[in-house]
Amino acid sequence: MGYVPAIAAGRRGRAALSRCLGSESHVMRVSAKADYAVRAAIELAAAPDPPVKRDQIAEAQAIPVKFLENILGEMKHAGLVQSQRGAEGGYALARDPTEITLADILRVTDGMLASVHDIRPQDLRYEGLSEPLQTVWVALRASMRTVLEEVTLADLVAGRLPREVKDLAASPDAWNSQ
Amino acid sequence: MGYVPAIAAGRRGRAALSRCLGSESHVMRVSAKADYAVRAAIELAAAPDPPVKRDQIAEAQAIPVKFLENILGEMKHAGLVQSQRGAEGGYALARDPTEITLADILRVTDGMLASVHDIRPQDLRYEGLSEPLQTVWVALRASMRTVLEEVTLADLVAGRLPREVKDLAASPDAWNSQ
DNA sequence: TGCTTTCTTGATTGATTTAGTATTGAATGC
DNA sequence: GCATTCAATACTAAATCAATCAAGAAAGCA
Repeated sequence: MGYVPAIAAGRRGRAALSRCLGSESHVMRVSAKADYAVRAAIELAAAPDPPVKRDQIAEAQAIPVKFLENILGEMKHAGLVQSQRGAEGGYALARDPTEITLADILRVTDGMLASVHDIRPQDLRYEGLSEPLQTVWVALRASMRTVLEEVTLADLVAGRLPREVKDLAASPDAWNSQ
Repeated sequence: MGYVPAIAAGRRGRAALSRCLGSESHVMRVSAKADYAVRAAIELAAAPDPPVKRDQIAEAQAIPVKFLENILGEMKHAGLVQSQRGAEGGYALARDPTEITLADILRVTDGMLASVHDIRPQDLRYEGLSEPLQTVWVALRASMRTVLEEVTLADLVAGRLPREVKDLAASPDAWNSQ
């Protein structure tokens, strides 16, 4: 039901694989800001002798300095990072690296982890046929959390990812095209 | 290393849980366009007697008509949908609903499923400390695919989601806050 | 007290994207 | 020929992204 093998004897059913370029949204989009935030946090987690100066972080990770300044400010407000002004100043983590997950950082820079039409999955109100969609979006977010809530800064610095994450990255087509 | 319990004896380490409102990007963001596309496709999959007219779909799913027109055009170009002009015209799926997954639809409306700074996870080039991050983003995309590549239009119309998806949605905090 | 270094804050920018709307045109069936 | 329906393109207003700029405040040192 709902599917007609060839509507009106589709005699020119070409592939039309076009899909030129054009950027568009991407369902999962880690913004430059979020990526920078994570990398800056890794730098702080690995620092042998904090606090680390803004310019040091920016250089080590190739992040635009003034942009990094904004990002560190937000992370400080969120309580992930501490700062110290003055000649001996800089930034340091406010919590142990084993206690900071990627999800913690991404929630600071990107707000909520997941949204549909800017609404959180659990707040959606679908009616009729599309009702089961809500459960799908909730499950999708849950699947992301199995990665983002598990990986800590300590894991990243040690280069030792949780088994579950390694398994996912090792799954058949994980490194292929789309 | 990298973490100082209280920088300079942090005597005002308040929570500062601010984080007012402001929208921002959201790591996973299903756009209005993508959501509309999926719901329109569900409508087509469920239609007892295709083709279905654009206005019918728009009304059934409360989608702005002219916007839906664009979306259906893209889906047609991508080969997901067929159309028929004229008084008896409308749209129909071009493939069996069991052969169209959510990932298929989202790739049409949103381009690639996942990106970091607009680069596909497997094309990232991290150096030094942030090197392990690439594996994490690849794993994150893989985890999303475990949902999006499994759910078909037929599943949605039948209201019967794959076991794996139901399990994810039933996991402890799946329906909570963030 | 100055002076330098560093973080702090808020405003501003330009390019791009989102979510639509409008217009004109082409096919189909009666 | 005419109503109905899809088709293609171009436009727009608002928001967002990735940055940059400027003025200031705190800490340490001479």
